[in-house]
Amino acid sequence: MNGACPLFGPSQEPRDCGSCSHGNGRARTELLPKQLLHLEGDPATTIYGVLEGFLRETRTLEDGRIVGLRIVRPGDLVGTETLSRDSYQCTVEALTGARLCRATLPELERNLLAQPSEGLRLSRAVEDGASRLRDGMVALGSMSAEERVKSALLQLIGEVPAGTWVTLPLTRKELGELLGLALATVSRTIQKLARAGLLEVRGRRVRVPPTSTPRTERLVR
Amino acid sequence: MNGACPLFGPSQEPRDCGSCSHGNGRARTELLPKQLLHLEGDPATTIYGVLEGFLRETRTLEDGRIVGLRIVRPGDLVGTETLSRDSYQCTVEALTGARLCRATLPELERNLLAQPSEGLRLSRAVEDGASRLRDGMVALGSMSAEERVKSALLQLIGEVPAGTWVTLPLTRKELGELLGLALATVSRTIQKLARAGLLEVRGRRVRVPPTSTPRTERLVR
DNA sequence: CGGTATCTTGAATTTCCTCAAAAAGCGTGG
DNA sequence: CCACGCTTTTTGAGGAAATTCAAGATACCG
Repeated sequence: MNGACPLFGPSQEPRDCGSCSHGNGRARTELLPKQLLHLEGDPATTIYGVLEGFLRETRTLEDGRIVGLRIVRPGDLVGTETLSRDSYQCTVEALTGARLCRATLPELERNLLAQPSEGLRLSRAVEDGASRLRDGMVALGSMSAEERVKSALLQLIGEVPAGTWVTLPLTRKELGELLGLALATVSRTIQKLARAGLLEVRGRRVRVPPTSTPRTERLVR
Repeated sequence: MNGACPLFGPSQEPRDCGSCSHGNGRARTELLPKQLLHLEGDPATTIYGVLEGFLRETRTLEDGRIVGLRIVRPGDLVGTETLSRDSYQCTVEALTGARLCRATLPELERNLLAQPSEGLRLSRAVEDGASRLRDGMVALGSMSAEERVKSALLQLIGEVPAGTWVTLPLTRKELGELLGLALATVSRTIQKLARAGLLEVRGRRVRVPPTSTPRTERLVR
């Protein structure tokens, strides 16, 4: 989960990212849980690659409604608005502690000239972000509350073997913002999945039951 | 609306895109209305830039539900999945007649080595696509049917002066897929906007009333 | 002009939301 | 370790919004 800088490519500790234009020290940013990386509207100066931790990207409407766009995970880029606009379009906030590498536009340009053969890397990483957004749109545009919650939880639980407790990095409210659902609906739906035997829930901790024999009963409210 | 190749940058007719590696002829694709560019799952070989016309990007769920991801307009890129996966993630279909320029991955790489100073152009264009997706997510995630329809229509009507009739390139069904709404809801909502005086509607033709004094009456069902 | 696809509209129903209160979880300081 | 306060979560009841189903109207194409 380390050593690969999403901005400049894989590299060995401790000397690398020489192209980050910071001598042999790298340009890094560390965040504590709940810390903001930037707000929408801030001048867009820096693009970041996530080395460790989880963040989330949101947008806020005039009336205060918050929309979650995606969960940002290790390997992902944030702040890519820097490439084509002068202020950030969305807000990025750490959900857990996080370590990021970073670069400004001039640094990226310099790196590009130094290693043109790596030139598609950045485009590829930006495309990966777009791909995740497409997945989110599919969920929002065509899935029921239950389907959305189920797929989001599965993503968040990830690769962990069944039976392992996982602490979700999101509150129900944040999940709701991400899934386009009200807090109460998220909670209810999670309970419904739990009653159906697909999931065990203890507040923010969650797991797939070890002997995962989903009850055959039909899901009911 | 022409002469600017979203893939390789602005250029003068008729000799340009020399970097398209097709001598001085350019690599172009022309589409008729309703014609498919590619289906999700097809091997991803080619990335396209739209020169003229409108297309739409969709995804289909196993059960046949279709989700509209975005309307693709001149200046936009499609098929960017080519950069980071080996099959297309979404389906692209022409809504109107369309002209595209195109390039394969090796062509992009060749171009990059030839003109490293242009290297951020592609990343920027991919980011523009992501930015549009974020706008779509905000609509799906937090807006009511009325808000979604209103903002979509305004986008589709675009820069045209008030009073000009515009033919929407989408059916109600397609609009619904794009906005995460049922066909009937789209139709009803459009009629509601019309009754409120915000819009005149004649089937697929639409305009902002010439003396656009929106009726002061409250919008009612 | 006829045939087909698209659009409009109604009625009944489902899904999800809002409001609100109670329960549970969590951290802190005594 | 427990009590306290605070945040988060659960749950209920009622209501609003959007869906489904279906019929009829309109527009479009050859």
